[in-house]
Amino acid sequence: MLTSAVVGLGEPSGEPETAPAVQRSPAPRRAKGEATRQRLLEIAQASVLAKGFAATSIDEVIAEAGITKSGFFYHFRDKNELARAMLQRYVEENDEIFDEIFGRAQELTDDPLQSYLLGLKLLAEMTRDLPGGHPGCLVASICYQERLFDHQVHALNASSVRRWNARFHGYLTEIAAVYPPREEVSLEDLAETLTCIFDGAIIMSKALKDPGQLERQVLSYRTFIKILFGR
Amino acid sequence: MLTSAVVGLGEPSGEPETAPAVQRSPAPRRAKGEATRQRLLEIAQASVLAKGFAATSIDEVIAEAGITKSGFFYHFRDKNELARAMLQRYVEENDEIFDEIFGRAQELTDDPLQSYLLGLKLLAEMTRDLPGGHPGCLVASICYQERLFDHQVHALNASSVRRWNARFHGYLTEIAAVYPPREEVSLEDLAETLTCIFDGAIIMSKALKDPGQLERQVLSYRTFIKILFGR
DNA sequence: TGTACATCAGTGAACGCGCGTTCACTGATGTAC
DNA sequence: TGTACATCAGTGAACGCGCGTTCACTGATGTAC
Repeated sequence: MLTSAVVGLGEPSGEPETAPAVQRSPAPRRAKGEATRQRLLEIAQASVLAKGFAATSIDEVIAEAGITKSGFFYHFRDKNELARAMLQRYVEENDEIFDEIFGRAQELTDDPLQSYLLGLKLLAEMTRDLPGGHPGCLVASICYQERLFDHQVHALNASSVRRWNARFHGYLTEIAAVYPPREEVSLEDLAETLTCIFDGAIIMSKALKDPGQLERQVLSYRTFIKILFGR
Repeated sequence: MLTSAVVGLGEPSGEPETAPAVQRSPAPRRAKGEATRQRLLEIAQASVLAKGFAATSIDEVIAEAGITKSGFFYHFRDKNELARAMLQRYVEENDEIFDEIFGRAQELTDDPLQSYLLGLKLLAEMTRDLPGGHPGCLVASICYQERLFDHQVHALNASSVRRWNARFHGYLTEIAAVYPPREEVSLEDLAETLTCIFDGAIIMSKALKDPGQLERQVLSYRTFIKILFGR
């Protein structure tokens, strides 16, 4: 979903061409089926973000994908497995995007504060380039339909949020070691604030049909960081 | 939903006992039907916040309310009218809560900055007293199921968010007139930041099953305001 | 105070449609010998 | 290079259940005279 906006940011991803005949871990599926599977996941995700999981019917997904219902059940044992696969795919893509953005920021400067501020700038810019605004966050969507999903999905969801928070907390710890904050704050809370603002801004951009929200709110958080640690 | 937590904050609400026989505007429904209607709305709302609108079945709601399905359709023409009534009720309750909290803060001090900071403190404390955490925000829930609702619902949703933002923007304007901000900021964005943080924190409290999020995040925003305008 | 009528707040049974899921089958592609 | 078999990536038809909605009816409460 977001990936397209970040294409070109990262280097060609040095996949190290592991020795041949050695077990390639993620099962070497044939290309055709995997492509269909991904298409199903993408179509389903767009629908879930717009209508919710319960209102996303398999009929609708397969109509758009151009296969039959039995074809769908070849790829997913049941609707719950679709949910799991969707979320898994989403959080992986998302982690990659954060890696690229903040990785790039860290390449460009050694100062932890400048690096974080730059990362936030890049993040804000990225959201601006999303055509028609951010499509929504699956993690948030799932939170508002919690009773539809099993423990596995919830665990995946929670661990994803924790990973975001831990990332930001790591940056903030480095910053605070060099720049004492102007006011006593909890770095944990401050890390979580970014996650909150990001998810909250997506909601507001949807409610007000204002795609610019996300960028402006990330920059608002950036101002907070700047005056808290700056000078 | 939230009201119980704020009981006792406001004065006895001086409803001015309008002259008798003069048209009482919100249709003087008989008590019994209105009570049932409110009960249906409350049960439905809890279900919508936990599973989404599509997965909330009328059967389930009436089972909990103890009436039959036709009884439900006596109160609501169709499921969509339930959604409208639910949202309407929610935003009205919510507006009252904000009125009480920030009204109380304004009574206690004349300084606009101190008043806003105090209001935020009260807001944070209020969220702490919610048993089992905040049940969720209907506005946010609807955003993640937009395609299920008609224009009327969306308009109501958007106007509610705008009202929140306008309220905070009003306070910030008063503050900025007295205390020039340490860094150049958009007061509109800064007002919206609170809304974002609030809705985002609800999501995170759900994802991490951590009821304390909301309080801590409101206080994080409060710190932002404090160092931006303070001293 | 009694009677007639209207409205309120529902009941009970039936409807048809769409949904997720299953099952037996099939052509295309890949692999072993 | 040809043949036999296995796996992949689906098709097509059928299922039963739950859902939202409708319709004719009903006892309790309120109101006019």
